[in-house]
Amino acid sequence: MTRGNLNEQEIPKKYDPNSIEDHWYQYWTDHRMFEVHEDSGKQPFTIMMPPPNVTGALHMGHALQGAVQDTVTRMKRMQGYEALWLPGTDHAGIATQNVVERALKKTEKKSRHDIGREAFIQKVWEWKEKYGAIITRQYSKLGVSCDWSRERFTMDEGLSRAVQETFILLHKEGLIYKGNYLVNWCPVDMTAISDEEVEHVERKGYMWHVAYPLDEETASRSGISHITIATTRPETIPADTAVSVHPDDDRFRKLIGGHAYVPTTGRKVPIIADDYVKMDYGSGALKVTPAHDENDFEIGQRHSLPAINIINKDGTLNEASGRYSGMDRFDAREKIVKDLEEEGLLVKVEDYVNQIGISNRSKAIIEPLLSDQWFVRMKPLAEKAMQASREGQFHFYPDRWENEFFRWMENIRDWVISRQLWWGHRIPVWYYTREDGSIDHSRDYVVSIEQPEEGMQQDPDVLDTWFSSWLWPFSTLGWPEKTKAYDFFYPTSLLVSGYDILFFWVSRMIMGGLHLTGKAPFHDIFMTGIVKDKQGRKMSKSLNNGIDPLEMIDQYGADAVRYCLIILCAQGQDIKLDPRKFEMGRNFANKLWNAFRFLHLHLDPDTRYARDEPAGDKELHDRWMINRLHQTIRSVDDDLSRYRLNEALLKVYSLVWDDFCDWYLELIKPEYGKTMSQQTVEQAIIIFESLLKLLHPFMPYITEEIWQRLRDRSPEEALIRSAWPVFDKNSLVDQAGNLFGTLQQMISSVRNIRAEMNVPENLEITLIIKPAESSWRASFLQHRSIFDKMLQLGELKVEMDARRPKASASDVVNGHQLFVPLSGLVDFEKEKERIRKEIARLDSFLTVAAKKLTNKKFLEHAPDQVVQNEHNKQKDAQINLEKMKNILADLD
RNA sequence: GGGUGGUUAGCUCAGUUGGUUAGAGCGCUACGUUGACAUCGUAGAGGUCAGCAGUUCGAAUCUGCUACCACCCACCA
Repeated sequence: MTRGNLNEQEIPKKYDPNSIEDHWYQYWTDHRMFEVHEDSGKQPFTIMMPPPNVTGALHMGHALQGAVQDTVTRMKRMQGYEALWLPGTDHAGIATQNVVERALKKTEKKSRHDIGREAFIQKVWEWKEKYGAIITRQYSKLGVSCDWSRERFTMDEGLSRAVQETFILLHKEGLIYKGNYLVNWCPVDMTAISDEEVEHVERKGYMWHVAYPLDEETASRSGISHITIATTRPETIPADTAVSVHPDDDRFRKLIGGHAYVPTTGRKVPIIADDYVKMDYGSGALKVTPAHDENDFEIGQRHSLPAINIINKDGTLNEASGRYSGMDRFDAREKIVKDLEEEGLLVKVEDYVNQIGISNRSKAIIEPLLSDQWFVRMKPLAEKAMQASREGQFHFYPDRWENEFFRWMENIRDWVISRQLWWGHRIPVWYYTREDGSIDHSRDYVVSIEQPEEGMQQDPDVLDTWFSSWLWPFSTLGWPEKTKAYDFFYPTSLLVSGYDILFFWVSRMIMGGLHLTGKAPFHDIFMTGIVKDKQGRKMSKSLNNGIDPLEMIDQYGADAVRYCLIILCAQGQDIKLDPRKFEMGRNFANKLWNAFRFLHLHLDPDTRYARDEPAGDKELHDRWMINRLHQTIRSVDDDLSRYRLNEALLKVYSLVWDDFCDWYLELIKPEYGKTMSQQTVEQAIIIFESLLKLLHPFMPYITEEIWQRLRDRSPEEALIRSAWPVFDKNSLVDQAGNLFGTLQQMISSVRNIRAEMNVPENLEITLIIKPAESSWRASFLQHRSIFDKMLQLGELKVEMDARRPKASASDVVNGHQLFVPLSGLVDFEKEKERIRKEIARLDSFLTVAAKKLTNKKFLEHAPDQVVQNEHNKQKDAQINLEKMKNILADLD
């Protein structure tokens, strides 16, 4: 239904976003205006939405990236591309599993183990169906124009298939392998996690110096009874399988090859020499714990040391720790320190600040633990990615992220992809079963999607969430099937992402895309900053400092929120957000709204729907405005092509507010009760419509609303489907801008005189102009209505031989002298002061200019254009200065 | 220990390949609402572009160093 009838209703003075936004979103989706077609014959433009967590809530980061992606998508659509923005959600393994587990605990007082794997997964799916749509509904409040008919979920059948096929392929290629290695273990979530999921934080702790008694043979040989090691983790002492010193360390040379007793267990372990040990650190001797420290693991490998695992998956100690069995690792630490002290083996304790790894999700302290896991061999994938980057197959905006990308690629380590969770893609690997039902590890596993043989059981683990995310740019289009969508829309055009997931996601997509499809998954990568609170802290649930985008949309309108986020989003800089900043957008929307109200007020309802380019010559202000419009189109196009959305928006803002509202509308405003000619209205509306187009990608709701109220439009004529304004070179040939610019300066000058001289607002004044050259005289007279309108003039005199009236204020603009007679109002001292100030300004300007222009080297080296410019400015300033001086002399 | 970003008006921040009289929003000062808009208009005040040294005819912009603030990466027990 059209809303033509609303044109008859009164238009509210204040723009009310809430009353129109839902309507237009409904309108756009009802008419399937976001949907794309592979066979349209247009050029494709594709963005894949970074899929938010399916159980998550929309936060400002989403809103920012959503605004950016939608702005680009809408612009490309208007530019004639088949613009696909594909939305979707991520199953987010651990996060979602945790959410559902907590809910289960709360409602049914049961753990996932109580109800079993199958029933639990069923619960998660139910949860997903119920709450999974929330985030997408929230997204749509922003006005995002994504093709909802192509929405995907990382656990959809097709995407799951892509995950399994990828696993099988990489396994076949030898890029996926299984192994027993030390991995980052989260004792809270009870799963392995990748290096990227571990955060390092500083914690205050202690360095304990512990004496390890030497065995008799070593002691008698060396004459030493103990060797002191330093450790921050005394609870791992029972797992020590060696003591290591540096081979060149004279203090301990005699001990190498001997043995020491591990405190708490009394086990005899060798004293070995290894380059890894730093002589000047700690006590110079190191306890080697291959099962619980990564470096020690490597030392253990080099020296064929056994690895004794004393820590369980829940962080408690096991039987191998002896008398500490069953204790939590931190309780055990205290107990062991106490025991050492009692035994007289604790030499000293130092305060120590150490870096510890915590899980980025549970925040639990990570335990390095030996376990069987699946890994992806990353080096070969990284090589391809770096090569593609060098070839320029994709570009980062801003480009500094390319360095970060390389740094990570060069130091890449293998990726642990198995997770000991239930919610996620099951690993497509099958094992033979023993009689007791357990996995028979003595027989080879089979990699397969389907169960290969009756009685075989599937690997219980699931894959890291990011293992599906890294396929997102193509799995969403049907890959590995050769679909029409894949052929047409892949590789994608642009990825918009925060830099916080560069390593988690962006880099892996590049590697995955290149390896699996042979193409970089996107051409351009726009890395946004992170939205922080006004103190610069990351927004988080625990700090409770988040600003809810939905609340802001409710309060200020979606367009205002978008405006604010885009205008603050400069080249990947972080955004410190103060809710008051949304007022900028709200005020601007209101300004635009009232510009519309103004035009609408003067629009004759009968001619409203039949508007053509007005016949007859254009007025000066029309030509100037069109000039400004095209300058802006050119510069906005350039900004947008380099993803400088903030710059582009600022220019459109200024065009609308400063040029269109403050000058153009003021000039066409009729006097008193008079009506505006329909030709004037038509011309203004035609320009206004171009402004709406430029603004639409940024502020879609208000622009569509106004667009549809200006004329009765069919769905085909909706603003969202309109053609982007095309820059016209010829429009810049018109020199209207020069004359108009001079008039603007003269008007500002007279207004300044009025304000400085305290001329009452309602007092009509006379303006006398003495043009710099006679050729200007006609121009000024011809456009006297402009002076009238902007200055409440009583009289305008333009005379070549004008003389300054005694009681008057004066100024010089571009060589034109202005006199405003003010009998009885002139404070001569004040006027002199005003003139002197201006003279001083010109003087200092001329000093600088003269310095440049007398500098031979400047004249030699600077481009002609710059020199010429400087000459012109100097000349103008000199003329103005001379005339100002004469005025001052006349006053004295 | 390496690396990246930041330091510009009272506040929050723009500023493209070096060439403007260094900009915006908010705040501040003065004046102003009888028909577009006070979520507004007009005029104005306010800056040694963190500091030092360099390159250059010319530096907020390029180089080096220093200071402070953020962040990222790293196996010193």
